[in-house]
Amino acid sequence: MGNSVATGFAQAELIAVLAAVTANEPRVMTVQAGKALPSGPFESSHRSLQAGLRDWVESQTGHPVGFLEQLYTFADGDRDPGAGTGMRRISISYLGLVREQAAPGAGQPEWHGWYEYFPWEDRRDGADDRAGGLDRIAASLTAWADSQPHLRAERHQRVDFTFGLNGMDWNEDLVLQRYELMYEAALIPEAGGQPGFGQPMQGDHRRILATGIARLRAKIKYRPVAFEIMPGSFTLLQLQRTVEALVGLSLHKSNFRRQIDQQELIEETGETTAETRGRPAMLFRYRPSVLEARQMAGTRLPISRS
Amino acid sequence: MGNSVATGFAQAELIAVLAAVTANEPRVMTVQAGKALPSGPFESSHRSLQAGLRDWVESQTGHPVGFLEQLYTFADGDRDPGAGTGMRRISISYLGLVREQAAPGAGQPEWHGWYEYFPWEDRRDGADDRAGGLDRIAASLTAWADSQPHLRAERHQRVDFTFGLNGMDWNEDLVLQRYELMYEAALIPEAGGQPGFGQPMQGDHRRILATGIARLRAKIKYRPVAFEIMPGSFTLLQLQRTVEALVGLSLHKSNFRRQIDQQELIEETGETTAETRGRPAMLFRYRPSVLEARQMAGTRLPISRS
DNA sequence: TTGACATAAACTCACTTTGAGCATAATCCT
DNA sequence: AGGATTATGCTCAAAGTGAGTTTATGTCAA
Repeated sequence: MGNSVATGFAQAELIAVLAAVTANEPRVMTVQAGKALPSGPFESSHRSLQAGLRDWVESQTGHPVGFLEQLYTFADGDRDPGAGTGMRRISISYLGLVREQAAPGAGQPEWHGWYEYFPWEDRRDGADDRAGGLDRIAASLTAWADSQPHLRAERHQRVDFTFGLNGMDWNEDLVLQRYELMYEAALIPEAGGQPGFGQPMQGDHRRILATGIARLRAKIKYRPVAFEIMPGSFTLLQLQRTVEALVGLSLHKSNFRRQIDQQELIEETGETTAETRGRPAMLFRYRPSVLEARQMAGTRLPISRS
Repeated sequence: MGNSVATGFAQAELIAVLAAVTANEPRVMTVQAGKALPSGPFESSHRSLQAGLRDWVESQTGHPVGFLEQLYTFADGDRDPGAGTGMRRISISYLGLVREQAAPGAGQPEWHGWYEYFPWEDRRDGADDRAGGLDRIAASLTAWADSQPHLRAERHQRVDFTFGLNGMDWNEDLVLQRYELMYEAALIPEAGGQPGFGQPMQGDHRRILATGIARLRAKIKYRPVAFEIMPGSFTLLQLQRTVEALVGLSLHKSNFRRQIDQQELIEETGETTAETRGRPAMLFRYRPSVLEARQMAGTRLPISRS
């Protein structure tokens, strides 16, 4: 760096993590029979990264992208062994939210449930525990921790914290950390490890997906992103189920409702819906007016107001 | 994207926002007499983006970088008109925290107080209000809002929210939004606007700096990053002054202390310091042991624990 | 028609976390 | 010794959260 005006050429590629929720299941857009995330070269014709990706996604899905945010930029060598051609590849990844999945048609991209790739990340009450395989993961990680006596204590602590074992709480945001830990412990085929824990993907696409899930789970707590994925009007339970799908946890019903309406993010449409059984629910819509004001929630700093 | 295996070549560049705090003033490393952030081409010799930047920074500052995180990746065309050469430039920016500033020596990079670039971002009690010029900014923005009758209400709302005017609270995290708004209103020389509001920088470096400040201010609330900037042992007041410098606000003393010690991030060294006047303060050190466990704070989701 | 079921929506209550300020302790300076 | 000055401890009300309970309003099946 500094004053050198040397090389620095690279091949630039965009990679998209596009998420939608259908039937209370979060899905991600894929190509190659679910083995890869959609990607392609960054063309000079694009006005900007964001705009180029937005255009492309909308033409592919037929739906507007409500939310689009840069995730991370990787250079191969970060992990992917890559080629030794001297020319580096730079991958710029994005997270986007789509309202509905496109009707399946010829040449349309496929959508896969994201818990197919990370079964252990689904900890909702209904979720099949054997599918998640937390027990098997815990056993493998324990063996890994014990295999190096001088690192044992440190590794055990890390495993317990990351996976919420031995009295620690499960933290739904640690998606990437869990994946990286399993990668280190060679439980991930992409790292040359044993298969059996979720569907693998090409290259480091599964890691990018983990990054996207983690970002979305963190964001949903302080910014109203869930609405970008909901239809125009919805019941409170539908909203709750969507959030639960994304964070992979079951939520407390009345507290969830209280939280939503004290944020004043939604308003009644006046209609009700005759879902299945039970008392019909009121329908709500998102209030975009307050969007900006509530966009950023709040600090946790003890500010002195004098 | 999709199946095309076309061009996508670009020139890759790294840009660093390196922050330190000296004498209760946050500083950023610059080149070219404070008119630019340090940057340079991304060399193929670097193992990875992160590693390459870390090596470089440590050789330049003479101090290890405690914290280094990717900020954002820009392609020119996002704003910078750039050249029409067909070859795009991609800038990958990083935020790093350094413990002390390097002793000024020949060829050493300079450090500048970051409020020279954003005087209005310093709202600590001592801060000179005329330097910030919030009144002048508010006046200019009001004129800008009024200049388009059909956008007036919307613009006023946005101005009030972003700058904490007319009854709204100041939100210290909105550094980038404030800069972008002033940019739109042509108060920023980089956009061809009037000078007079903070020192300008080359290209969009001031915007990158704003992104870095915003990220750091947001992060400091839920992750113990302030310690990466502190010396090995410190008093609680020193810690508070450092945080105040970064967030640009004065904090409530006893509540700040309570918050710190209930997080159990620090421990007494047993020593005390004879600062200037007053009762000597106990010295503390950071407890790296709990680092991982406290690394990620907490959710705000109403989880059902059944 | 009626009652069993299912879901919605409102309300309660104990407990924890915050914002704000006051009280006391230990130094230095004059 | 007495005042100034900073550190540290304590209190208290208000707001926010976790966990339930109660009441309302519909469908479905006997």
